[in-house]
Amino acid sequence: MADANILNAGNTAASAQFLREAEIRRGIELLYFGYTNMVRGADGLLDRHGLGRAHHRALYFIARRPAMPVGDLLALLNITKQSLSRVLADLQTRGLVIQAVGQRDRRQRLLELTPEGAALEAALFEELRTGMAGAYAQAGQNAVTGFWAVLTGLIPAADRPMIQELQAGL
Amino acid sequence: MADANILNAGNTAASAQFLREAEIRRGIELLYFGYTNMVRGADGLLDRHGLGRAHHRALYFIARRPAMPVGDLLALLNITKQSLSRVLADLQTRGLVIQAVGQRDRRQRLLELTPEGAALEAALFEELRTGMAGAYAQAGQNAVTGFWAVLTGLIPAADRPMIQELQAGL
DNA sequence: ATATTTGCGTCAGCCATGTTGACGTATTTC
DNA sequence: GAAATACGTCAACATGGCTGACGCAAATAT
Repeated sequence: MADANILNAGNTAASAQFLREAEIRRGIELLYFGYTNMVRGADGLLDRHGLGRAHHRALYFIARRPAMPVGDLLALLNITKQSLSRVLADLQTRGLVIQAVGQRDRRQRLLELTPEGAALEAALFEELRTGMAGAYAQAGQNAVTGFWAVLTGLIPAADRPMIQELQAGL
Repeated sequence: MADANILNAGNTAASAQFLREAEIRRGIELLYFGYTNMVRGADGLLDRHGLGRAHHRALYFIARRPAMPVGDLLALLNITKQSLSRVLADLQTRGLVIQAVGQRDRRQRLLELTPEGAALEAALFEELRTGMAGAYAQAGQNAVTGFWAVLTGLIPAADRPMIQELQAGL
């Protein structure tokens, strides 16, 4: 009896630990596959335009926050300015993005999409929208709320305001 | 009155559409930032071992499914064998991974972690576990279920069995 | 039994996108 | 007027994808 209790206690703890790890791994894997499938959704269209995923990310955020200064985009993307500059140069050469001198601070360069850039971004968004809307519909509104909650928890608290500002008022 | 109703109907539809797009964009952004923050969690440890993210992915899946044939890993990672071969060569050179000839099919090469490989994978997992466990705890079990549901919906139905098999019995 | 297909490896080269380091210039702030 | 800031640029390099071509051993089909 005592022995059985000891064994049970051990098994229960081990089992709980085991479940925890399985649940964590499940989250890691679904996050990996979910993310890669989402971004893959736009690859065909990007290819047809001779652009890559880095271009897509820049277009996306410029569409999301028009008149965003270069420094803000750098902070969002978390890459070096040298990496971003190649991408922005491509986008400007192709007439998808333009820069304006900031009024408040004339050192800033505010990024904007041209009409062509906006049209392309809309088409790229549509590719992502389809998949995401399907997943939302399948999972239900309650699941969507949980989806957001867990993902928000994965983001360092220090970065959350930046992302919330991105989503503010939209 | 009739005019007001017409306007309301229009506004309601536009508003619903607007909300839908905002919700989709929110999901896209949280998925992007959540994913990148998760993977970034292991970068320090990887750096100290002179490995990259591609090595991490391979180690992860080999740990998850010991004795996995090369072809299965290729299907999971969705990259070319040439890309994978560089990564596997590195891992074998460093004594983290070994290959065994398949018994059922002797053309297959079954991938296994060495004890050193398993130890490194465990340490890498621990880096991810911290963040994921924190997010789960903050969001709650119900949210976790929704998180899984939405992510599953993002994965093409054809790929889901492969991923479920990965998680089966664990 | 031979022909074909499959699983895997490899050589060679290219592309996209990230990095570091150094330096320049206009503008703002102290 | 000096220092800090926002941005741009040149150069070199690393990582991790890709295509194409070829080879071999083992399994499978005819």
